[in-house]
Amino acid sequence: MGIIGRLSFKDQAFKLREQAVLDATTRMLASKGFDLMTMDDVAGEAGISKPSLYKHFKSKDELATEVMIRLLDDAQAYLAAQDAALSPLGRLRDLLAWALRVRLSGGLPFLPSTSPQVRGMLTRSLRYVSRAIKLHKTLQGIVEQAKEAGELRAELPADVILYSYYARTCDPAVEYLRVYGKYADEEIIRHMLGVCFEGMADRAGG
Amino acid sequence: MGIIGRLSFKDQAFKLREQAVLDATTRMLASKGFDLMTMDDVAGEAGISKPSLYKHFKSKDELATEVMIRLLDDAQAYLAAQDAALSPLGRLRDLLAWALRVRLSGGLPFLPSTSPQVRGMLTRSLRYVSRAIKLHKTLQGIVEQAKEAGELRAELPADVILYSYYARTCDPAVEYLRVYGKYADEEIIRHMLGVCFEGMADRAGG
DNA sequence: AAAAAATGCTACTACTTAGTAAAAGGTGTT
DNA sequence: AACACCTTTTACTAAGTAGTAGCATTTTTT
Repeated sequence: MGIIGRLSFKDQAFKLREQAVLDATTRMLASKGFDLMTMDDVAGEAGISKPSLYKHFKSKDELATEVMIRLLDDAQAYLAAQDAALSPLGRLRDLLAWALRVRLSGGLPFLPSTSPQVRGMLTRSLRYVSRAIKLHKTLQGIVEQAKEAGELRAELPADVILYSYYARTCDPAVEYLRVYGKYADEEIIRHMLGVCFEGMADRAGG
Repeated sequence: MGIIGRLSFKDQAFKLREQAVLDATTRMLASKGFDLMTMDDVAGEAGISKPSLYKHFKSKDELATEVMIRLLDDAQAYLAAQDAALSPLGRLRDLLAWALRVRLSGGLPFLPSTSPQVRGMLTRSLRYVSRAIKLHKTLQGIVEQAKEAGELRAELPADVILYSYYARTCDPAVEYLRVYGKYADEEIIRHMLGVCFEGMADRAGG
């Protein structure tokens, strides 16, 4: 049992370091973005050396992809653990609030649609794409339920709703409101949800 | 008049080439983004050589900044030429439709909030920032008018409306709807305006 | 037609950064 | 106490790109 015990201990330490690397990468991606983030940055932030970093992830692309995959897994887990009493629209609101809270606490936005190279990198990863599709189908189902329940505007096609919904998770208005608007995080979330679902126009006017 | 005529003619040709360079840069920025765009790309797309390119703009940053400045000037000009019969909300809708139309026809989004380095580059340019502030104040005035006219939801602060409005001009949902949704450009614009101002939620439900 | 001016081209420098090799140093195991 | 393994450090290679110098060429002007 000596060999097995030793290996398992080593593996545990290895996994722990890997999580630290993913956390460090998340912070660096959130602050500098993919292009300005160097592997030396990540290694330094994680407290290990660059060659050690390459023991875990064999390229910068793979590292960033793994970070995004973990994010998708977190989202899927959050959806699975949602309060069963929520209405379909309630679930959508709740998930968006969670995504914005993640971003406001230093995490990443879901859609890294920002840079063409990042998007290309992700779409080349089968593991990422399959998870994205799975999440997309889950949300598609919820949107359909919400429309049937009369909670979402019937005249809007489901894909218009879904893509606009995704876009809200990476909406730059969040950063502007925090930097220039001086709102507290929860106020920002409340306003973002309000604008997203209720719109800007007054119900009487317009 | 020989010398003056010659110089003025040269200047005209110079200006024409400069506009061609700006157009080429706009296309390259829209397709590849700032980081993946090389100066060789721009020179080739504009049909001139790289050293000639540097006769016009002394760095990549300056070139990209000038492109963004021209975009802001276009927006300001569009606002100034708007139909005087439009209501405040009508002006906001009309301007957003114009911005989305520009993007869909191969132009740039207004907010290059995507990459931290691009944002830093722009905020370091006094000429860019002063134009952005001027446009911001103009739109602030229109938003105030719309709120007073009861066209915008009174409970939303003006800055929440404004920053969300800006974010719609660079909303990635546009690209997704074009690529995956297979909508015609004007349908995309109509849906984006609908979601932005009326929201997703049904007025009766929710 | 000849001269002058600008442009284009080729080749170069300087710099950054992804990714790697090899030796030095710990840390726990036996 | 000696050993085996992993990590770190240092230094390097390779590749890409912003920006420039100098020569060849074309066009424009006279």
